[in-house]
Amino acid sequence: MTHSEENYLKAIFHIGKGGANEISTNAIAEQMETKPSSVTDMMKKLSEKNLVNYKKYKGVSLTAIGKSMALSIIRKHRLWEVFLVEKLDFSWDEVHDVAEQLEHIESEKLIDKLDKLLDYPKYDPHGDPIPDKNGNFKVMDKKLLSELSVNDKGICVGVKDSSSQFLKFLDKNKIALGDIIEVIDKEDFDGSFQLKINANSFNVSSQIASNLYVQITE
Amino acid sequence: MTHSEENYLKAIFHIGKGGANEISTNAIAEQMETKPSSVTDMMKKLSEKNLVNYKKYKGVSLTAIGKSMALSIIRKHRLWEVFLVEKLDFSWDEVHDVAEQLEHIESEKLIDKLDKLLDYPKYDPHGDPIPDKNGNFKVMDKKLLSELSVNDKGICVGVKDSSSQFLKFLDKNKIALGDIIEVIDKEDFDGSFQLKINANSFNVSSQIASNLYVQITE
DNA sequence: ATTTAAATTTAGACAAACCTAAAACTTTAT
DNA sequence: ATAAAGTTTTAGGTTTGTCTAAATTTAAAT
Ligand SMILES: [Mn+2]
Ligand SMILES: [Mn+2]
Ligand SMILES: [Mn+2]
Ligand SMILES: [Mn+2]
Repeated sequence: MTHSEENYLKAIFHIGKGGANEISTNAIAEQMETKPSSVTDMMKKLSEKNLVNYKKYKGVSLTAIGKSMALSIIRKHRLWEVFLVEKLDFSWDEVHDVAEQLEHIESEKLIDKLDKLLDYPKYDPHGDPIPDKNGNFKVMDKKLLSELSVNDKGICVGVKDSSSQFLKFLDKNKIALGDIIEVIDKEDFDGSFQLKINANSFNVSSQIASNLYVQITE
Repeated sequence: MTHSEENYLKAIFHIGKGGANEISTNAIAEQMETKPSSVTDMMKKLSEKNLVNYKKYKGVSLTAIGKSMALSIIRKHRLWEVFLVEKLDFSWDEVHDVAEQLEHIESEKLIDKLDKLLDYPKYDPHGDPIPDKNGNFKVMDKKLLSELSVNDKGICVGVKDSSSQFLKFLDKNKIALGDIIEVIDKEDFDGSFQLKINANSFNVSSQIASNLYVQITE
């Protein structure tokens, strides 16, 4: 498996949200920042290797093997992100690009040992679940903050947008995973939220609210 | 810089033992397990980038920039080897292949943080020196065990051959870096050595003796 | 000093991963 | 139902890094 092949599998998995949906050529091209014609070439190759189901003009989906490979790469990506944050003191907005490289290192032993060193983490620094060796992970029952109603209370457990910009914004405003968030009020006019985060009052725009995941506690 | 370009620079550095020697095309081809014609192609490219001095039929040498890049890759390789042994409990015969991959990860910050995590090690698990950020390292004053005379005494500080076979042989015979070695006798007939290693008597062939580095203590 | 052998370079080809432009297919709108 | 628009594929190229086979240069041997 080449790096490129791995990246395509990962892209298909992410676009399809792990399901068996049919993914369009254009969607993959966009995600990969490449051209549709390049995607077609690659789909033929991955199909030849039985990693995707591909029928001309009909889109692609991952085969069981393709899916398990995608999950293995995602596992590596997220474990490395944890490593960078926990062991090397990277901040959560700096880890993604390095993990994009590290995820392609081939060594079963390496990743097992890393998993152990990190004490078998279940989530990465952005709240995304880390598949185990067999590709299994439990999806957390979480909602976007924007879906909550007034008086709902929950724990901040993840980010939808994990761009450096957004993460730095959260840092600046001292919002972090694990924080307790209560919806005090919703502003109909602009969709902004009045919150209490760890006992401090806060107002966030609807854009922010629709990129934060919370687990409702009551 | 591509992985391949990095590997060529490293190969030239290793063949030339860090000096400014003129390296032959064939030597590089052998080291890289590739064909001389491929080497020629690459030398043209590296020359174009001012990383090597290349004149047709006259061999190549690293430029100052090429050398500092080679050293940076070697630094990464060896730091990763230390990490694998110290933090992930790899044994010294398992680290090289993984380090060959990890050495190409591009992130200045990553390698600085790794260096810190490992507490700025000076030597890798095989006794090879780790260049600092500026490419500086002190060469240990060491000799091959085979060069010692009867009654010479020293500390085992490195291996010349760091193949898995040799390292496993040393493990099996409980010979490790840091051991104190004394030459009790040399056998003229087959060049074998009668040793005392950590108070235990030992006989090793000349092949073994010419692949172990020791630092003479008296 | 030639001839022979070895080392090195050139010429031409190939696979991987990408591209642009044009053709073919599907979907949407009239 | 047909035309227009959008999507996807094909055709033909490019770059990187490799290869084989042939030509060239250098080194060794007679
Ligand atoms: Mn990431
Ligand atoms: Mn992540
Ligand atoms: Mn090594
Ligand atoms: Mn080493």
